[in-house]
Amino acid sequence: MARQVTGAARRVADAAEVLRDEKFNARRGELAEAALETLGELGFARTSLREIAQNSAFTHGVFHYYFSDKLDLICCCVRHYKAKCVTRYDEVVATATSRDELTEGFLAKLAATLQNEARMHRLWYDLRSQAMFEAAFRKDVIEIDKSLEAMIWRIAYRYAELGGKRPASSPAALYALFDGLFQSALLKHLAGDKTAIPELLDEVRRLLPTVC
Amino acid sequence: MARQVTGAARRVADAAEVLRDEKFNARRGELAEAALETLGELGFARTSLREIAQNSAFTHGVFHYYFSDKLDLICCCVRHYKAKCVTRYDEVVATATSRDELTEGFLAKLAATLQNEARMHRLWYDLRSQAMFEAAFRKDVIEIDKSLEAMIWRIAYRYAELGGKRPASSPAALYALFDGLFQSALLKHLAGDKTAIPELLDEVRRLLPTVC
DNA sequence: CCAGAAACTTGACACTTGTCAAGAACGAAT
DNA sequence: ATTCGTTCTTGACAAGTGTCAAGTTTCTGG
Repeated sequence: MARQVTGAARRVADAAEVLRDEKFNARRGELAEAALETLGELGFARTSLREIAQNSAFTHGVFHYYFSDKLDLICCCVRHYKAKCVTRYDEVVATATSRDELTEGFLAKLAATLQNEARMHRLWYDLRSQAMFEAAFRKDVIEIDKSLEAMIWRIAYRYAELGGKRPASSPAALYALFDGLFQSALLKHLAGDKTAIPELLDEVRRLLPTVC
Repeated sequence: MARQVTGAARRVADAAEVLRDEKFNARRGELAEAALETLGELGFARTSLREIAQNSAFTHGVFHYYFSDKLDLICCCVRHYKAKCVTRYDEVVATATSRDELTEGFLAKLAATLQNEARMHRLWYDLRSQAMFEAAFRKDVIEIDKSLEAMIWRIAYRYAELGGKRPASSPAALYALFDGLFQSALLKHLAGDKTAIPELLDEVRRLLPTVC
């Protein structure tokens, strides 16, 4: 009997702990979200914890309550960013019923992303570069890169499928191509080049039929 | 006569000034070179002027004598980097007499670059990302990007030419493709992935005939 | 209601940062 | 040899950094 009570008490305690953990992680998520704002604005090199705190509803101490140090916070930010990013085009892929439809849906999302989420994407490129210096970032960054490659592959594969074909290149080459084009367009766009977005769209429109 | 003397004196003074300027710029170059060492080691975010000075034969004050501020120094570094980088494959392009020769020469240089100059190249990616945040870098970075695109185009054009063809893609797309592949391989290589270099070579070897 | 744990704030610490100014060392022209 | 401008060193400054510990508030189980 004592054992049963102990078992029940243990279960209750465990449940409570799980609940606390969830709350803890939820808060970590909120803090990461807030941090991403400032990181996207200033970049990794210029972002301090106090600046993050000031641009948020939190005080700088909280961040040390929830994260062991600055790297821990930024790793969490990277992971948080990933979740948002990796499924961006999935709806287009799922609903498009023709090559044209897929093309236009993809291009529209591409343009909207470049237009509205430039800050978050320059941060991604920043952090990916940081990973070349800071080993702590590498695991997460490489994993995100893989996810993005898979995302591009899903688009290309579906595009090819709708034309009764198979993609003509490897996932790695396709991702390199689109990522490279996007990165270059982003830089030009941020530099105030109004032609950056339409030129990217043209290029992608021309490219899609040749690679898939 | 007074005019002639004045003219001569002016010429002498001008020559002296040119000389001083050259000496000044030479020193700037040396300092930029030294700074590149530390920047390549630590990345933009973690590099301070004192650190640069400590890893060089100079004291930290000199840098403020030759550069108006930190950004000025790093801009100079970027320009200095460019000069080295942009002609890397030109000899191969100039001497290759067949597609195979060009391919092998290109791949060999590619592998050597990835192996021996990883630090300088991660710095390039770092600074290109910084340009997305810091307007002061943009002009130089975009210009280097253009030069690199042209460099890739020269290779592709020659490769096509040796096969009696024309490149099948735009310069922008070709550069995006190779740059993206290189960037990804660099990250994997730095993460200790021994397969990164051979896989890049395989991919490029496969790709060249399809894009040119 | 109350004790104790969790969540958060505040202020301080040791240290690093970019910048600058005062002056020392050096070189060249007189 | 002296003077003057260039080049470089040194030390200081204020501002900003990550980190942490002590204290306050808030929540919660008994």
